[in-house]
Amino acid sequence: MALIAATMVKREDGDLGLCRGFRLPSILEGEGDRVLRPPICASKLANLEMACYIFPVQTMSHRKVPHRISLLIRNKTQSFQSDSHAKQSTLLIKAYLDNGLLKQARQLFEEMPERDVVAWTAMISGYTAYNHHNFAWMMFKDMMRESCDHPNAYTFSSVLKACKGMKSLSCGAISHGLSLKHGLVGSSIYVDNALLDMYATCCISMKYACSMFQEIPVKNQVSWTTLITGFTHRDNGVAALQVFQQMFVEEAEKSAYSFSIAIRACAGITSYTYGTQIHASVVKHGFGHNIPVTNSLLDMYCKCNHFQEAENCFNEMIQKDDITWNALIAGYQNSNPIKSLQLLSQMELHGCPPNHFTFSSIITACTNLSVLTCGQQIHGKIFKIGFDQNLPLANSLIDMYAKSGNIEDSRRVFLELANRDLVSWTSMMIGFGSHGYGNEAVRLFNQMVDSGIRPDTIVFMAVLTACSHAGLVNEGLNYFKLMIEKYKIIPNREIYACVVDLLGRGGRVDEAYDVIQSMPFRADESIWAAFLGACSRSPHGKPNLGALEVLDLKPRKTGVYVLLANMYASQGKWGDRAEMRRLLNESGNKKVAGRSWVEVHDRIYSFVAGDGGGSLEPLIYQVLIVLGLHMVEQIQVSQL
DNA sequence: AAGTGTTTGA
Repeated sequence: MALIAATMVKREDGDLGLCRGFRLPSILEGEGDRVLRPPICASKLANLEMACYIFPVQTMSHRKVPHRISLLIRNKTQSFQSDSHAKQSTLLIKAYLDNGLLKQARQLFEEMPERDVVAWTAMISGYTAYNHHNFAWMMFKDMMRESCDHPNAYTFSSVLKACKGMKSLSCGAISHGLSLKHGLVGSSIYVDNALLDMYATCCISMKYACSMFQEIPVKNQVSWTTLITGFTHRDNGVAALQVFQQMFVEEAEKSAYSFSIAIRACAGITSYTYGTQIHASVVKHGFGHNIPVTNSLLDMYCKCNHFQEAENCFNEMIQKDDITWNALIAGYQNSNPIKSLQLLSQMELHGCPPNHFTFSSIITACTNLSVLTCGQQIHGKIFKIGFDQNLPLANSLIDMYAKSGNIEDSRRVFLELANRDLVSWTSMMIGFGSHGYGNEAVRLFNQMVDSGIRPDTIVFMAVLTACSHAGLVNEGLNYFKLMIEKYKIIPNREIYACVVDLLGRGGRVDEAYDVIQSMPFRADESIWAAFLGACSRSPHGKPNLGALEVLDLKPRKTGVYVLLANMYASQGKWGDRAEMRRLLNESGNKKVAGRSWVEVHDRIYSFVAGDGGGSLEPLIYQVLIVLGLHMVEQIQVSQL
């Protein structure tokens, strides 16, 4: 294949220009623009002085649609002529892949008369780099079928990364077998580490990962970090820290990576004690100004509720990145949502653009703040930046609007979503449920199943709660059955609590009691609280069931005593009521009074039952009277 | 000719 090369130079404006030789035929110009302009960014060009176009002569015809324009970025020190044709093509493939041009890379690859391991491996790792793990695996399968060339350590480390990406243990095990066959296990640390990582990611337990780790003849920093990461991501912080400790015992060299993940493990188990110890070690090892390390320290202090130390970390950091800001914003989202909002504006003032992580925390902060106008402003901002189709964000907006009492806007966000995931549906169902729209929630559940999404435990909790609040007892029971029989989901405590609540509120107290007795585990105080709560709210009586059982548990929830006290009071059993009050005082806990609040103009008015809401009191009672009149009217209309 | 592992949310 004859090739024509034209030399390209970097123009003053940073773009590429045609230097000498010939103009591109007009038919190629469009293609040239498309292929060349987007992938070449100024940073890529900074250390490249020269680039070459190569394209087959036959495509020079003006009439024929060009087959391809290939872009070759070369370092000027490299000699162009000395490379073989296969090497040139592989280089081109690399250049395409580096610039995200997967289709062009694939086409060039398909057209290569002979493909060597390097070309195959480049394709596999290219697909993996862009998260097309399935394509990477298909490439590998094709390679094993077609190629007489042997896969090497590079190939297997890429393939195993694809298996990790697919979370496929079977593919991983096949790759393990093949890499053993090619003698690469125990001889290449890259393959060994990739295998370790694959088993740590794809298996339910860490058993295989641990034995893989044992078999690595000479472990390096990566091996240790990968093992610790496996435990940490599995929420086994204790085991992760044991491995980290073992690194000290064996005097293995520590890296910033191993410190970051170990600190994350501390955060996961909220161990301030280990966290501070590791902090000291971080400083000793000279990682005190490493950004990921200090970011995870900052996060750890937040998760351990040591905000002063988190602030210290933050202030002492010489360099901050978006994660630094996000970690602190996320840290304050529950305990001090106003602080989160203040940090957001500071973040922007420092020229650090917020991303979807930031907004996710900020929406939670707004939800906690229950100030609808704040949430609306943030929503506007999200829309302006174009994050409104970001699923996690949209899902938290659905939740925020619902919790702020604005179910219409909650629904609007839901409807405007082009794609919905399980969380979107669940959030919407919970929103409908809490607003008393049980039928809407049920309808949504059916729509969700029709759209091909498989419900999980939390979805069923949402449906059961919605049914319970809307008095749809039989529907709820049907869903409980559906969950067990069709979806083979084993009900947990929360689900049983929902069913008990459903039956109790519906006045079917005996059935609720039977459910509690037939549960595969002993009822805890939460289940009894659900039972007593539901029964006391129902006018159907018989609430004495379960009272003695729950007292046996010596519950720590103050609500349980309050429920029982109110129950006895309603029956005129004043002696028993006094006993409950005594137990409540004895427990030393105080029941926190439920608070209501309302946003009027730019002020929040908060009040508990009986205190009247301060300056708003006359207004609240006026609204209440009007609402009462509306209700009476509605009842009269429905009785007509 | 080509490399591995870390930090922020739900």
